[in-house]
Amino acid sequence: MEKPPASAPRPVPEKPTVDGLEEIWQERWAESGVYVFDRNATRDDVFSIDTPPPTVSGSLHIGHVFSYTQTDTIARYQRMRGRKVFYPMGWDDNGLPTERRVENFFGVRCDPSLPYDADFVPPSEPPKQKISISRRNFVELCVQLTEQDEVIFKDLWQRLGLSVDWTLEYSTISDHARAISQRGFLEMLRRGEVYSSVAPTLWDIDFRTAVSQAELEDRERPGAYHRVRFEYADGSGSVDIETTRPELLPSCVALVAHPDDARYQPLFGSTVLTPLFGVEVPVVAHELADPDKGSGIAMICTFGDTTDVVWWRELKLPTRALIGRDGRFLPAGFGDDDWSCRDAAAAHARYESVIGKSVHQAREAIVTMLQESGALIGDIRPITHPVKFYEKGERPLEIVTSRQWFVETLRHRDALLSRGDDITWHPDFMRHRYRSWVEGLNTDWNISRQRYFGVPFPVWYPVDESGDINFDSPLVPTVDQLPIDPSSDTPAGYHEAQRNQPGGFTGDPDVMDTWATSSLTPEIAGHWGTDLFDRVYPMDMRPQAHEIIRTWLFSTVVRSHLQHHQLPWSNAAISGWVLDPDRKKMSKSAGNVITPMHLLEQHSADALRYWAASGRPGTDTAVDEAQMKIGRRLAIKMLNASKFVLGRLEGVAVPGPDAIITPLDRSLVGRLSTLVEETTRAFDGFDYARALERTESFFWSFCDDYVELVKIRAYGGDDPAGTASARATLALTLSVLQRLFAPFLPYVTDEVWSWWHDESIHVAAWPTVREFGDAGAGSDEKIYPAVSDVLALVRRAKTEAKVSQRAAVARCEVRAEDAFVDAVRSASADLRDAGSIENLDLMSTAGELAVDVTFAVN
RNA sequence: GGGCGCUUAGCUCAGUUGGUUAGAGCAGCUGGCUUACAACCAGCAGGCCGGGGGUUCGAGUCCCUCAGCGCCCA
Repeated sequence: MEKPPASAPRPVPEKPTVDGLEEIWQERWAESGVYVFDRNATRDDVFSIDTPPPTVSGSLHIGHVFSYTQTDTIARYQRMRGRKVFYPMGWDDNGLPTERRVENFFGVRCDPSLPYDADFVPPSEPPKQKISISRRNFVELCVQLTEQDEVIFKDLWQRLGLSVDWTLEYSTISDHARAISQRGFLEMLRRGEVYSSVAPTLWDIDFRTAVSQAELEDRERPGAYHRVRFEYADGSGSVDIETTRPELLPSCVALVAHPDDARYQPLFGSTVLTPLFGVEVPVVAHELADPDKGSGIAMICTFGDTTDVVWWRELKLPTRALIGRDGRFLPAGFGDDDWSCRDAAAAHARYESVIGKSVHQAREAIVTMLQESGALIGDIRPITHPVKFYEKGERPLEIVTSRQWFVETLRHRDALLSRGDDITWHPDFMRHRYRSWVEGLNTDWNISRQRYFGVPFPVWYPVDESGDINFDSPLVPTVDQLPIDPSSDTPAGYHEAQRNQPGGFTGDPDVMDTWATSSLTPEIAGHWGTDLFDRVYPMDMRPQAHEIIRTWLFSTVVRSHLQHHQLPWSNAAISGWVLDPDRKKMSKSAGNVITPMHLLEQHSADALRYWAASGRPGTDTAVDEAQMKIGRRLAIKMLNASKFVLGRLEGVAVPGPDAIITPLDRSLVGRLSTLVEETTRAFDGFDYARALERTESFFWSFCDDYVELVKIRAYGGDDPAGTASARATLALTLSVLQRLFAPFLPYVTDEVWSWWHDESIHVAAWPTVREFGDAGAGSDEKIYPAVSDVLALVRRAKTEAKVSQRAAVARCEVRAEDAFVDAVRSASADLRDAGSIENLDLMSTAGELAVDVTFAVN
């Protein structure tokens, strides 16, 4: 409970200004440590936030201001409610975005086969031809560049006034984070929740790495249906299939149609011959075959798309992989075991010209051969269809077979759906995003990436005497050895000289998917394995954007479910997007990305925060400088209103709520109680925008009407009790409004609070109706709006008469219903003062409110 | 193809269990240097709440349907 200050306020500045507040208060907050987490707090007293660690190797984006401000308002509210707020900040730098930035910034390329060069210094200007450097040199440059970029981001966050505890700063590539990430992996390995296998893998042929289902996106691309004729193996007829990928004909393993499709039911169980290559393949049935697509019967290849993989797995079909990691065709095994062929020599002869060709070139070659052989039926039909791309890639993904580590997710689908149901989503409809993603999962989570700047898999493999690698019995370090790098560290019981030697060992060459580490942000920030973790986990809040529900949110739920058998947090607060002023999505390619610094400088942090906090939870919001100007105006208004109220209290003892006795004052306090309850409820439901909107609305009314009504009375006069009541109401209301605004406008509110308090407003108690005493209880809340209505009509009369608002009114006649008249009568002296009314006549009538104003004759 | 959201004043948006005459800010217009604030204040004007149908004494709000926009999943 906030106590009224014992002493009168100190003198307020003659000409208060919002300029310069940011430097002053940033410094004071840092000195006093107001945002530092209390490490002795127990879980019940804590409000913990799983802050999104941004990737700093990109440029600053106005979206950063938007969503992080929204989270900060919640953090500040909870802190004022007395919770010990755990609000860390991290940087998520590992992964492809940083690699690409380093390649371009320094003009280098990673070549893992090169030895480390301790003396390497990148050229001052990036050379045209990229320099190849070792993996360790490359990683060093990644660390160097991200450390520079972190400074820029940290500067933005501090300028914006985020109430982050900077002593908790972390980076997902640090030794600490790598150790946590590797421990998480090893524990999953021990429990059998990760496995490595040679499996069909989504593969980007440019980045030369595997990608996971979560990193896919469909893009509409032109394609074409090719109608291809397959002869029955027994020579009794033929069937035509349609395919958009004729180049995969040599890797065809079966034809498939829907089990209910009467056209093809007679064929199920029989075999047909692939054209050109004479490979005998079965005709099979599966529900995923779409009778309305093409001719209703399709060829299954190794692997044209993810559906091929499902068919391959569920129907136990052979593997005939022909596309290599570089996207070019490999030699085929016609005539080998499991690849039976009528005339292997002829098949090889035909295929000879395809080897080494790109997908595009191979398609042209195969189509030409099909045309010549007469197996291509009719015209090629152009279509537009969705094609799977890596979200950061430029060419369609291929599916190649390679060894990868997978986290089991499919087996836990039902449990993961149930976890999603248990999250409190803000806004609630975001739960559908999670559910539809989990329901659509069709592969386990591939966490291997054939890249460089990431957390290495903490495993080695024994190499047997014949040089074969035993992937089934990985060699693992102990937890206290972490983090390790298997490419330079040696497993227990081996010597470095045995690396890659028969009878020796070899390190896993890959790094983990970024999400495999960032899915552990609660563990990294909370220092899993120490007492701190038990004080903050499971966390209260995960703020994030909706486009990473399927990656960051989902993967965090997976890890927490497997590791801790619970949700990582109880609330997921999903922010919307920032759109450009024309309500278009911002993107680098569209060139409409807006950076925040110049806006901060022009409008102030409080102003940008006001704009950001005006965006409802989960709602896409346009960059709107007009809204920022309003925020700045609001901050200035807060300075001036505070100056006025505190000026009335200068040199006098500030009366407590017991002094609030006049009906108008009690009416205002009654409405203030409602405001406090409303904003508290809104914040408890994570609806900061509603809290702001209600508070702002009350504040403007308070300034325009209430302050004007009691101005004269507050100056003092022949009614000491009335004066004390006005002063007490002004003090109480100002105190409450300053605190209600504090989460949104941290700079200006701490400034005005400091005019009459010693402690920062950000550790002051959030207002409750208890501190009002009896002042608002049982009051007639209708008095204040009734008097305001009459005042507005008096003002209108003055405006219409084109006289000054200060002009004296000789007579004002108010006609209204009994209750209204009674309400106005209870504040008639204030109304006369505010309207400069000499004679106020109040008359009861049955009709609507009417106010007649007669001006004094000069 | 399945799902989610949005559509309210010229613009940006509120409108929380259905309840007086649908609100705010900006822009516009008119007035006012009013001892907190001219980076301000006072006032005015501006809306068949996307279309249609239904439930109800009563619908911006609930149900159905259609349209447009955006997004998610496949």
